[in-house]
Formats: sequence, C-alpha cells, structure tokens
Amino acid sequence: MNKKTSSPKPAKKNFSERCYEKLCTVPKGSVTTYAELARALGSKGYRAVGQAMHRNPNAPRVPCHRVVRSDGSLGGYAFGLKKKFEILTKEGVIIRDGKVQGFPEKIYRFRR
DNA sequence: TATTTGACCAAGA
DNA sequence: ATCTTGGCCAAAT
Repeated sequence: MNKKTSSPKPAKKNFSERCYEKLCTVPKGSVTTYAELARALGSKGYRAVGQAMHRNPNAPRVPCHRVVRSDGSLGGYAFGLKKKFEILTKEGVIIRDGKVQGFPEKIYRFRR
C-alpha cells in the first residue's frame, strides 16, 4: 500500500478550483484582484489565476466578473469585456474610463 | 518531459 | 501619466 511514502506534498492541489471558491466569497458590489486572490491562496501565481478563469470560468457559478487588475482596470473577460463592464455597473461598481471608481475601497479583503 | 501560453504585476525609463 | 522589460505560476500543447 505504501506507494510513494511521504511525498513532499506541495501546497498546490487543484489551484483552479480553489480560485473559484475564494472568488465566491467576494460579496456583490466589491471586487478583487488577481494578485489578491493569488495571495489568498498562498501563492504568487497571479497569471495562473487569470488563466484558470479564462480556461474554465465555470460561469455563472463563479462571479469571475469581480476580478480586476491591480491598477483598477477591468482586465479581461471570457464572455466579452463589455459584458463585464455591464455586470459590474449593475452590481454597484462604477467604471470610469475603463477603471474602477474608488478602486482601493472596492477591493474585498480576504480573511487571512 | 519540455516548451509555450496567458483575463498579471512591479519596477524602470 | 504611458510604455517597456523581466519575472512569476499553473495548465495546455
């Protein structure tokens, strides 16, 4: 039964799925960033987070539209950036010139 | 297994 | 403020 006898067990395991779960904790009207989300997972894979969304957005199960760039710009969206813009606006997040208004205040802080 | 790709980020010019 | 460069990670090819 002993197959590999104590593997180093890296902190990664279904990186994507964990992204989705954390993302689901972001309340409506707030946004998060790829970096913050990665940090919440204890990783620096900012890009990997974005990739996970692009590859499998699991929509509409996961509110991937609430993830924006660290500079406040929208970033991207698998269903069209325009759609992302509309949804965010509808949730109370105002986008001004392609950037979130009052960005720092709109960021949701994950419990660390 | 090795290489490439991407919804990124921070720093430098 | 914008543009360029290097780095970072996981998943796809």
